[in-house]
Amino acid sequence: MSGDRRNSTRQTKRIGVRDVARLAAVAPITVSRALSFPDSVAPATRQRIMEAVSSLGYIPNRVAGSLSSNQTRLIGAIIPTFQSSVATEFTGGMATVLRSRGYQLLLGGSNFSVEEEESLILEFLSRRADGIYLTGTTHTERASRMLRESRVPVVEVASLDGEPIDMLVGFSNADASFAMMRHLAGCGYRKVAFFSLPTKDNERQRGRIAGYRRGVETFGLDPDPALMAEVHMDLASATRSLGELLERRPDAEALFCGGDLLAIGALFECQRRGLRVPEDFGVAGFDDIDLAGFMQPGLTTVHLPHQMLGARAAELLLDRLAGKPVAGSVVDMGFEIVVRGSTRKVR
Amino acid sequence: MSGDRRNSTRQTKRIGVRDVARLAAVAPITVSRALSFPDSVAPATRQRIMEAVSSLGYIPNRVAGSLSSNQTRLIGAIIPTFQSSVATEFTGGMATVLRSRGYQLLLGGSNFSVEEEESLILEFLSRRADGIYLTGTTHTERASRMLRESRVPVVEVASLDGEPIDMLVGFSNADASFAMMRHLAGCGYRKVAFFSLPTKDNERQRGRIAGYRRGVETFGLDPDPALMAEVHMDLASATRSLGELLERRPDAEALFCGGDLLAIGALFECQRRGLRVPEDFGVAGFDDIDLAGFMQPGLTTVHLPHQMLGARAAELLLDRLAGKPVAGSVVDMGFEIVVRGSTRKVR
DNA sequence: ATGGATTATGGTACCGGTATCATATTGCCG
DNA sequence: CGGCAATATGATACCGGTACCATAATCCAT
Repeated sequence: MSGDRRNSTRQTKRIGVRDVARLAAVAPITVSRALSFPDSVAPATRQRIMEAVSSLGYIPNRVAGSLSSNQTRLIGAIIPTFQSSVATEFTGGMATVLRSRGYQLLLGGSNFSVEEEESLILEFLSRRADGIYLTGTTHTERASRMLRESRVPVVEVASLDGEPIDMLVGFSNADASFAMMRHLAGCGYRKVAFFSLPTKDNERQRGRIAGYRRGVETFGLDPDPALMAEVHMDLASATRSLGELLERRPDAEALFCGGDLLAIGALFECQRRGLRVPEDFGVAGFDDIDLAGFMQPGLTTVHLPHQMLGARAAELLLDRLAGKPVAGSVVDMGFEIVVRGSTRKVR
Repeated sequence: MSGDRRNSTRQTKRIGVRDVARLAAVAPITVSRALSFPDSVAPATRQRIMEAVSSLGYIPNRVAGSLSSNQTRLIGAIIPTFQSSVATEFTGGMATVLRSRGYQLLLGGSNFSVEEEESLILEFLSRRADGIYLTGTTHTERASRMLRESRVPVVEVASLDGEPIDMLVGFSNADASFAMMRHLAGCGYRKVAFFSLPTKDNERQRGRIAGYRRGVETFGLDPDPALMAEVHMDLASATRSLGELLERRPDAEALFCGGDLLAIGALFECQRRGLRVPEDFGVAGFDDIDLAGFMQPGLTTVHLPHQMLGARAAELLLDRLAGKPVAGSVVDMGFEIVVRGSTRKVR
């Protein structure tokens, strides 16, 4: 009556530390140590344990380990969408760094909704993720509070000017956008339109708009609000919106987009309409996705180090977890205006 | 000496079920039930518990819950790369379904290496993921064995003709590729080149090559191996490889690519070289990524329901977990040849 | 009214590791 | 060669939920 098992949910009892310990003739804790901190166990013992491990096919149960050690080695990340190469490149950057340090990635998509984000955050906190990565600084009240109270390290990838919960990695969207406007103005374009992505709960897009407005004002460009539009992030919406813009303002001279995908859609639409780029019409984007450099003509855009942003965010998180208590760090990763064929040469 | 805490790793003791139970004047197990199966608790009790939960800001510890209940509600997914919109769309599809059913996604990238895949699998098994999603049917010996022995539900998204570990969702790469060859032959192209992605440990690409070869043979096309090349999955490699191809075989009439990105790179390169598509040179891709339909001319390609593939895979996994014991299911999601402007009109 | 089924709740042990502290062993130095 | 520090290993309890079975309360049909 001691060897019977009454596992209903469970299949035939799994191999555990105790089994390995018995076979290697050591205490369970020693097995645990041999696997987690090999150096803390004598070489001979370690080898005996390793042999037992492989001969039994022992797969440690990290769930139990996490409960006991109070660390999961899990990082929860929330991206707005899986459709954007920008978001997934961030994620790839993070995943690489995390894995190299023995962490795993718990990933969720918020669909650009702060409410969905909140529920994902709650989920991640429930799973006791060791750190959390968020896109942007806009969150629900409750989400921010829960994060702060949980004392979990958080990195946000966003504009520098937001109010970070904890750490923040990013660049100034407004400055980048303004820099692009300087370029466009320098090209001689006076009637510059702007397509932003949906701005709801998205302070990054709002920053880009602010930069555009500042540019319009600073360089004395056409301030007509009819030159602006909010466009969904897909090629079809972009081409459609360009059509509408050209109906409202057939005299528009250039278009700056708050995302490369929009700019690329616009570029295709220009080709279709026989609009010559950059002579008749200039186009500029934001993000510098792979494709931007391959378009014909190449897309002038704001270059951002996507993968590195993700990697840096992961490093911040892990450094913090490793005990380096850097409170409230803000890291500026900068940006770069990349001029290609879609805007006129500046003389 | 009973109320003192000696938590070193831990911060000031977290709220637990016991705290909530005390406040609601019930047993801990009742709190657990109220949260997991609300209907199994009397309404009045449930409400008292819910009030206690929110007044204490209780966040259940799923790590403990997982250990105890032996289910993590975690699905581990391995994609070859974060750079491919195909892979990330799969993932998005999965993530959506998983979340709607209360599961979370543990994501890793294998960099197209079965060895990295193996280590990721081990990691996921260690974390006791309830199910595992893999890309392809090519894995290391050890990985396959561990998966089988673990008795964890596994879905592979791959060619139908592979040998699945458990469940499989996909379509026949060879048939799809052959169907495209029929189209190309029908267009009158006789010297059709083929660019595949790296074939190492990738039976999907090999299936596509097989379909190409079968097409060449069946339709009596030029079988010169110089028409074939293996190309890395990025635009730069694609354009470079097209240049090399045209040096080897300046008389090539069309190019079929084992991935849209390659085809798009080729399309750009054709524009650059002034090659008229589809008159002088036909181009066809595989996957039908968003961009394909927007190119000028539009890219003829094999359409696949990426998101749905991911969603279907997730559903299979969850259905299995929900107790529907469908052994060794194989789901054919089909494909579709989408003819656009990059290949000649068939008369 | 009464027995048996049904529903609501609780006691207890246990999931499988690891933190913590204790003990045994070895090494080194004067 | 004794004594103390450093190193290697172990005993025990506990992490925070939930499975399992028991018990109490409620209900209904006869």
